[in-house]
Amino acid sequence: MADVRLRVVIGPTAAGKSAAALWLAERHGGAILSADSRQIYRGFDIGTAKPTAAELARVPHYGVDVADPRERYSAARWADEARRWMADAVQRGRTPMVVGGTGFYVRALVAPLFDAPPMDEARRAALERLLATLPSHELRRWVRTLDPDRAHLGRAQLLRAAEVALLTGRRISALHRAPPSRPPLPARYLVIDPGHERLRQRIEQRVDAMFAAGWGDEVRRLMRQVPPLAPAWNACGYAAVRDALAGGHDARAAREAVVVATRQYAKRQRTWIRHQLAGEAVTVMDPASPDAAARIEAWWAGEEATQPVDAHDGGVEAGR
RNA sequence: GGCGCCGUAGCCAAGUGGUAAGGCAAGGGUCUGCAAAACCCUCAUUCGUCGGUUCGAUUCCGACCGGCGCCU
Repeated sequence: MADVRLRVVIGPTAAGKSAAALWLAERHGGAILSADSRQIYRGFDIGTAKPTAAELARVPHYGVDVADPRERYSAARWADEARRWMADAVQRGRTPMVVGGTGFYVRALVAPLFDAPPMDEARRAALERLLATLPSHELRRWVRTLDPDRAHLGRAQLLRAAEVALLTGRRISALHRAPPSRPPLPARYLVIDPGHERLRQRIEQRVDAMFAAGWGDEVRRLMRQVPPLAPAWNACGYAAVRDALAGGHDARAAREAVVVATRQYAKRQRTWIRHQLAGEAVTVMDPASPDAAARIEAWWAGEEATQPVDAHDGGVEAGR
């Protein structure tokens, strides 16, 4: 009997996920659901490494260009839409496959977030404005009493914890204990990761290719159309390119800043995958290995043995 | 050739006669509605080299090496 678990291709940025996914989707009638928190934004194309028009023509994609750059998106919203996209793909006779680098989005789909009690939007907006004025250490102090289990997290999570506690009277940490209304979705993962050293090289190459492809012009255009505080500008590298263009920094420094930001992002992704996917059905894959194609095939078919995720870059480099 | 300044971690950089700030980078970690985000932790037994003074020198003295500047 066929393995019906949802296929997820995941990995750090610039590792070669899309190439693997396209190859699989083409051979097996798949559809790609992009789990990427930046490719959702229209107009931010080159720097987010969106699939090209040719690639979009080869394989049906979902999740690309679905939001306005000034919209605040969320993992929960993505997961909701992803369920619809999956159904749509199936209806068209396609096998949906999730591919992307935003682990949190994937998780929100596979292991749904807690059910947030309804909140009054007007009060919520007012509270948001108030909380925004608090310095982070102050906010943390609040959360230490509002929801102590969340007080060690970053500002974004502190805001959320405070908001839920204040508006619903319930702690997120308590809400977690109730089973979410949406059922979990069994999944298995193909982790594409060429290893620390190769990944660095690939990142540099990709950044250079982005500039060569006219990224600067794209950013110049976006600067005219998208307000500077819009969420889409958070895509790593975009702010650096924008500042360089606006402030006349030299191109070399901008290129360097983008490479560094991308590298740091890739590192966070690898950490996330290493720890948050521990215990899941994971197949780790170096795209440069000679048997890559065969192993990717085997993974699709469900024949590949899984391995513990923390073994995932063993052998690729030494001294870790 | 002479004179002056400088030489502190991968990079930038503070510093004191009493046992090396900080920033960047890097590495590790957190993660339940902003996640390419937001956070947390770790990172010089040692201050160009060799001697000297001193209870004690990265800090003072000398020589040497290296860099920069000026003069001839």
